Amino acid sequence: MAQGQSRSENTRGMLFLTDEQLRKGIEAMFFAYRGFTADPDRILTEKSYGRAHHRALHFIHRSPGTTVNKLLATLGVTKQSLNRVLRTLIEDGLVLNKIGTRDKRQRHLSLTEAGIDLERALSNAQSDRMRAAYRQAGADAVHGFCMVLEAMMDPELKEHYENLTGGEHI
Amino acid sequence: MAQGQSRSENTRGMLFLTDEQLRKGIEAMFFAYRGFTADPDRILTEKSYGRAHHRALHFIHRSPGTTVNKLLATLGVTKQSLNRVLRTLIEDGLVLNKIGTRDKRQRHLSLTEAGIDLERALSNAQSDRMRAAYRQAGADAVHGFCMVLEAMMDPELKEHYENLTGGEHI
DNA sequence: CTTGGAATGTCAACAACACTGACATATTAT
DNA sequence: ATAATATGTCAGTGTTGTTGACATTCCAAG
Repeated sequence: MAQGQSRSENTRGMLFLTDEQLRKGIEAMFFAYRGFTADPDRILTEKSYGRAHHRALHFIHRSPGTTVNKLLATLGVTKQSLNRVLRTLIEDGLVLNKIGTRDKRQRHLSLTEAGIDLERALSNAQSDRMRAAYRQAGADAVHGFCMVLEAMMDPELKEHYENLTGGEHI
Repeated sequence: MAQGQSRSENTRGMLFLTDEQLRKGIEAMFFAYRGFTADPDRILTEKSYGRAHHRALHFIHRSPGTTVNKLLATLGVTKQSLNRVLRTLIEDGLVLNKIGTRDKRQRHLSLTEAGIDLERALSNAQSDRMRAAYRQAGADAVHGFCMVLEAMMDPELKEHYENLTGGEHI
């Protein structure tokens, strides 16, 4: 509202962005993230779990056999915080905790059948909305969407993101 | 795992999405949102505020003179939750709380000079990253980014989002 | 073999931020 | 007068994050 700066093009084709455009992007992230988590949240509430449980299930499913330390680094929380969540998931029979063979200090995490089922239910709920958004926006938009998101990550987090596809584990 | 294509269309131009692509999008949202909030979070921690304070400042700045009820609807939290945040912001002299003239039940919220300063500091930190991401990804990507985010919002939230641009207040 | 350090688990305390429920107070609308 | 609205507040609870401290187990280096 303050100043009257002009719009986003330039003679050399460089990208100019007004405060308003940036602000709009910030708000889009805020509102979209609410939608992004809304569907899984509903399922989680039914089962008395929270988003932290979802995240743990997601990344364990993504990298079965991963260790606690790796999961910690991916999630970016303290071991105490993760441990609380992990303990309930193990007690409830959704996650397996196997002592490593090579290094017996490490615990290798994986999902049980029940864990896979819940993860899939959460994943499907979230994917359905994502798929609908992708279809509505179109293929080119999807590509741009991912480009911007990747560029927005902290470099260290981006590595985690990239390492997941070629998800090495033990 | 590692397939080369990032998107695909069939003969009718319909968008096909693999589980892997959707999963990647979900993870991109997760990691990007962490980056999205990282910079303002640092400033907030210094001042002993949290993300909730940032959101309140942001939307009050966006719609000065807005009422508590409107802010409640935008933020999607309970009045008790908002009130706790708002009280500290008012006590700290960042937010003004003016009784309405037309309807004396309503409280119209606006930022003080100090509030504007902090909001700008937070906004700048967040915008800097957003701008860098936009520039890195390119103009087309930015458009796609916003399209997908908008399509991901709950319809009711999307209205809030859209109403902000034509910033109606009072 | 002893020792240092890494990986893990656990306890306690605390804070931010969300929730529900109940209740009070003005003010407006009917 | 009464009902509904807008707001504020108190009390309690839950999830998820944080520090700090400490124990255990185990690998590796001396």
